[in-house]
Parts: sequence; C-alpha cells; structure tokens
Amino acid sequence: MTLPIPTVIGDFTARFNAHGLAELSFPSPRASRKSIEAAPVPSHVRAWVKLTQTALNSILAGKTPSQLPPLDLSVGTDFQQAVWRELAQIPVQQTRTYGEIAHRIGRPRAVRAVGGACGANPIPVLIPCHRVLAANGKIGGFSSGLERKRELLGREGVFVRE
DNA sequence: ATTAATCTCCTAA
DNA sequence: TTAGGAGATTAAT
Repeated sequence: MTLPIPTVIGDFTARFNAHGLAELSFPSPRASRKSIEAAPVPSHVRAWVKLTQTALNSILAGKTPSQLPPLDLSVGTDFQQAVWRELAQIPVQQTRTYGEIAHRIGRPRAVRAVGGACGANPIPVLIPCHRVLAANGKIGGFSSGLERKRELLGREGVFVRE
C-alpha cells in the first residue's frame, strides 16, 4: 500500500505493509500528489500515515518526534537490522561516525559495511542515516544525494565542516 | 565460489 | 593533504 505523505518540504512516498512502514522515499519533483492507491485505506493505516507525517515534520523542524509509526525492517539482513536499530537511537541534533555505529553493534571493524547498511536503509529520515558522519568530521557519503544530507542536517541545526 | 562495490578509517609519505 | 591498503558485508556473476 503506497501513499503520499505531505510535509513541509514536499510529498514523501511511503509504502506500508501489514507490520507498519516498510519503505519511505524523498519527495521528487515529479511525484504527483494524487493518491497512488485506488483501494480504500484501512483506518489503522491512516493512523500510521498520520504518525509518519507528524514525525517527519518534527524532524524537519529540528525537533524530536514524540512517536514513530511501527517500522518493518524485515527486508534487511541481521547485520543491516542491527545497524538500522542503532541509527534509530541517535537523538535529533546529534551525530555519530560510521566507526561508532560499528562499535556499538559489536563489530568494531565492520566500518565500511556499516556504510553499506546505511545506503540500504529503506526508511531515510526516520531512520536517520544522515546523522552519521565520517570520522574526520566531514560529511561522508549519501546515496540519495549529498545535498539532501546537508539539508537534513541543516534543518536539525548541525554544522558540518567543509 | 569469486568478484566487485560500499554513505570508511588509519597509516605513511 | 593525498595515496594506498585493510577490512566486513552484500549483491551480482
């Protein structure tokens, strides 16, 4: 079930399944606003949509969301899920390095693999892969566009050097 | 079973 | 500052 999520920076696109939010994608200039779903939306899904929307707007305003929708991370491998769960714990306005994440999940050497898991993150923003910087304080990479990463960090009031 | 590709990091020059 | 290699994991061959 794929639905548009209106926010202050445009319409995200979200896909929900039986367990909750499974995938989220950034607003694209092309994405039309009209519903992508023909079928009626069940009430519990509408509740998830609302949670997703308010959570996104909170983060985009630099505030900590009071509540997140249930996230379905089951598409990932065990390793990826461990990384994603760790990312979800990073408070708004704080950052970590890829090395720190690796350390926290008990794989201190799997630094580069953490980068890979971040890139495979199906739910950007809510799972804040953008709050992970390189060890030297620089911005690092971002598969959906460095510009996007900068904007997100900027909205959270985080200054990145360079 | 191999290889190529990652949103990395540390060392040495 | 740059150059190079180690290293873990995954998707593709």
